[in-house]
Amino acid sequence: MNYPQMHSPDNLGPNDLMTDDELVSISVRDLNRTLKMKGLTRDEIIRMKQRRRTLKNRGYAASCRVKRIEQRDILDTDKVIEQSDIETMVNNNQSLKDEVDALQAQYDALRKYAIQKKIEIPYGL
Amino acid sequence: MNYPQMHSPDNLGPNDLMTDDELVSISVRDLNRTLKMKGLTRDEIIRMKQRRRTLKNRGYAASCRVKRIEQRDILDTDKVIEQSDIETMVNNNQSLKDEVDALQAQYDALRKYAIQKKIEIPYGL
DNA sequence: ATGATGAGTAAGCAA
DNA sequence: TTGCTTACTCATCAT
Repeated sequence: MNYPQMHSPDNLGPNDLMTDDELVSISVRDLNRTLKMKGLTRDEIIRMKQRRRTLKNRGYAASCRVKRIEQRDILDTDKVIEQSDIETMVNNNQSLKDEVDALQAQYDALRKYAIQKKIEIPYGL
Repeated sequence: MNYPQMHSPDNLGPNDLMTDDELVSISVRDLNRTLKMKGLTRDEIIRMKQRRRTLKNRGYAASCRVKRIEQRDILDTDKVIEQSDIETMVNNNQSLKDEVDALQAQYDALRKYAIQKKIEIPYGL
């Protein structure tokens, strides 16, 4: 176990009974049984329990960091998506404005033609 | 100094020369001068330097946390703003669509009237 | 030397 | 007890 940036945690005490991985995954019931069976002193038992807690904490801290990074990534991704949505809508909006302008121009041309030709258009049209 | 959730850092060693706040803000030059003046042993000097470094690190860690939170807040805020922008544009878009429909209807009505009255409309209008 | 950051430890809260 | 989160310390990297 040797990664870049790894903290080289304190050796939590030599342990002939089980490895860190075992200690952190064993059930409390099984742990107590094993400790009693091997006849550890009260102090050794306390130390073992504490080591277990520390190992667990190490894992919790790691998940906590992973979670934090994931949430940040989600926000980042959402932001990109929303910005793309916004761009799409801006384009959409422009198309619609163009369409309005074109229609308005057609309509105006028609009315202008009517006036020119002195064609009466009923009220409401 | 006693905040909720505070970690109660180790007492970094009694220090009659200066408080933590002083030690962390004094310049290296002044620190060296003071240490020499007070006649500290080499070991004491090393310890003092280390304590200074640790105190500095404590501050760096705090800024790092603040920065992380601020950046998260910015992302959150941006998200809210962008969502409001999107809503605005959705509304805008709907207004334009309505406008297009209204104009189209007016235009159609005009043409229909022309056909009804057998009014010739030049090509291109 | 200084500042920033990742990982580990301990404290304290919540379930 | 377990899991999470915060503050702190230390190692390491960059400046």
